[in-house]
Amino acid sequence: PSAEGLHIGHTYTYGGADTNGRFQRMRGNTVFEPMGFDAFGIHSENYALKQNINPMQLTARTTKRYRYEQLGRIGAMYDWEHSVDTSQPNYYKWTQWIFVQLFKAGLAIRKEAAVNWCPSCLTVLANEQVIDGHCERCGTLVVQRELTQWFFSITKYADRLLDGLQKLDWPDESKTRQANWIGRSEGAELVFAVEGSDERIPVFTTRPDTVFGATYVVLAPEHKIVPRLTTAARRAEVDAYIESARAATEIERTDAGREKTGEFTGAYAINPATGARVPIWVADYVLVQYGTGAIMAVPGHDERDYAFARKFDLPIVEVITSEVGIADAAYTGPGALKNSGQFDGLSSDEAKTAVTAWLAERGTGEPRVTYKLRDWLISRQRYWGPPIPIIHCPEHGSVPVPEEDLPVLLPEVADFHPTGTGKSPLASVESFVKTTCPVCGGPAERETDVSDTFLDSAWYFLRYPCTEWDDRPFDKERIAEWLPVDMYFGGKEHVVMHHLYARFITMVLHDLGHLPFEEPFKKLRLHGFVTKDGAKMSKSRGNVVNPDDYIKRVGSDAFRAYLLFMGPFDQDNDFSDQNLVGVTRFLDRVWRLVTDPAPTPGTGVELRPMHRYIKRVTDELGRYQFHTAIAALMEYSNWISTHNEAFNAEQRREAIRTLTLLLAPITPFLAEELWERQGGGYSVHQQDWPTFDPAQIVDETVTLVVQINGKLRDRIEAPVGLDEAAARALAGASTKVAPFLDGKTPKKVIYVPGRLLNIVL
RNA sequence: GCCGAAGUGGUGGAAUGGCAGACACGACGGUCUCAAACACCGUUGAGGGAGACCUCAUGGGGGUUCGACUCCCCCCUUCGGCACCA
Repeated sequence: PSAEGLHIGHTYTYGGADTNGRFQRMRGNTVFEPMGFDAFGIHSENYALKQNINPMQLTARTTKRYRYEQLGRIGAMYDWEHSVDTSQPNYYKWTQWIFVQLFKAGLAIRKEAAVNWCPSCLTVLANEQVIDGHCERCGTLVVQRELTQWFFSITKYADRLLDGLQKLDWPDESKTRQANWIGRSEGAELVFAVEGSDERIPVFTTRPDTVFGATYVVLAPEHKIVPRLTTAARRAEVDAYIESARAATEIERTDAGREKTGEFTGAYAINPATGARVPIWVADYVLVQYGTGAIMAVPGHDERDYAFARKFDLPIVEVITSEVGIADAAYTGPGALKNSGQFDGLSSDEAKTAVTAWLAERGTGEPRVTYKLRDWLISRQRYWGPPIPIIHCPEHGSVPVPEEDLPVLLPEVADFHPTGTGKSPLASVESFVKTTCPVCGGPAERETDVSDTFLDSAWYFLRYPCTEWDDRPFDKERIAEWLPVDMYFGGKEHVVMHHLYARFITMVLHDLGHLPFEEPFKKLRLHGFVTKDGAKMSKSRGNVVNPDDYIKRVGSDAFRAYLLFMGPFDQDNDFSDQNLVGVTRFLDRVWRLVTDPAPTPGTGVELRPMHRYIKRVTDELGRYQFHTAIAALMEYSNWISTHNEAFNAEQRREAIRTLTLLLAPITPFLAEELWERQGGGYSVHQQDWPTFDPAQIVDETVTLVVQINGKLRDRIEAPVGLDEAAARALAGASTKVAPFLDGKTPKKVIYVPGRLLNIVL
């Protein structure tokens, strides 16, 4: 509830999901379709700040409006008995419980790290929540800060999260994006000893085969070892450089096109392969969070190192053979090794293993895998979230709140504004902060940060079927019956946030023995965005379309159906109400067809087409192609109109009954009304989905397409089961085809029975 | 730079190697009406032809195939994602 109300994107998504739910139910599946409110978090809180109303009051108001004035009208079959609101104590009690489980398992840890800070939301953010260098919520440029924060060790699950993708029925797009985000890289960690000291600098590389070409070492400016290495003569320059790097934004620092900067520390390291003395530099093109925060620079075979070496006049050695050489640019491709001692002549691929093994024997290297994925920064210096259930004791350190004391209630505060001091508004609530240590009973203080909203939403699917229990987060039997989720309709924006976090939390709970499965969503389909004039809808653009007006004007069925008719569900669709009239006309025609006095029965018609339409609608709904399902329904209703007077009474009844049933998932209200008027009783949504007779699908005649040299020349109605000779005879007799044949002998004839005859001359 | 999706009439889109443009919108013509709206009927990719019909046409260029919107290669454009990730 982060806005005044829902927009048409919600109507679109929920309409599609509900159409699928109703369709599945009519096909005999037991369907659970829940809806709830992700009410905690920055999104709601920022809205409350803008309205200057305490989020507690505002959330109560908005959720009421969403539920009764909006969601209640779109005709979705939500089970409101099993709704959740993440900001209610009976929900966040269990969010806190999950935090405690992770803490006990050593997966929730407090550590100092370079983290993302949003200067507008005045809180830290997880890496996933920084979009193109900007805050996911407010769009402000994010800055880096060294802070002590709570993290979930999602990186420990990197391989599982990656490997698990293979088994999932998810769109390739989302699997690829998650895989790229996890960013597994295989290589080696090599050790460069520091000259004249016991210090050792481990570096990560994916190219251990090029170690003989490593002519200098570069440390990230934040690397802990830098102050210890820097010589007195270089200290002023290096300190100034570190200071300027710290002041720069992530965007500035990670712009690959920018000219390289750096400073020499005055210290030297020893190349473990050559034994050569190589200078140690600091430069911000090396990132402290990735690998070891240090690299061996191989300017001959890495573009960044090449640019750096050229600028600062550092030696460049060629160790991989290539046709192009390294006179003008680094050569980054494969080749044979040169200038590499006993490895000369070996291919770079073979050398990767061989060189690593050789260095490993000497204790200066080992194979290593690293990831782009970073640990999930979970704490927020904000008010509107579940307090992190930890107590800080001077004796016992960070102690989890005992489970029987959960929830740690979020206190009501006079001022909920973020402070900007690096502490949550809760820090100023003395009655909240002051407590006793659960271990020793001595005076202690509560953690005052709240947890990330994405933790609230990382487990709600476990709670939905179990809302009647207050003494457990989820019930084992109920869970086993309903989960994992069979079908998840999600937005693309969730792929490397919510979907990733939900998988992680599910895996952890599985490993701790709480869940019988480790993947939460068996089947996932991404829906597109509804745009307006080609742009994402937003208040600032002033292009937000409110569904309420349309629902008032044409009814929720027509509006829902229209949104689905706009285009493929998984693609972005631009909203314009120009075509809305097409769907309302269609539904008006259906209405008249059913409610107008029946015409005098005719002598009867061939009912086979009805079976074909049933099949088409079923198939299209089965693959979530709602727009083509509606097109098929339009054709079907047109077919009924055309034959309305020819039907005998029984046929007409059957045709109309089928139409009503096929419409039920798409226009639930209308179908119910029409069903009642046919004497169907309550409810159309509890009827069986119409079945088609396969025998009726098979055609009695086919349209034989006749081509000459692949060009269409004639279409001939022909009986089914025609053999090639008969087909050729038929084609030869055609006045359109005969002139082309003109006594010539075909070089080749392709006959696809029942479809096509292609004569190649 | 890397990864992904897409490019088809005036418009939204359909067609998963076999009839390109289903279904709609819009436009044009007509019926109904004093008139309008609604509704209904017809036409509607482009070019040629009196006409039956013919030719061209799915971002551009090549290829595979009897046959390509569909598969392969190269290129262009748009949109998303990732990005000094060693």
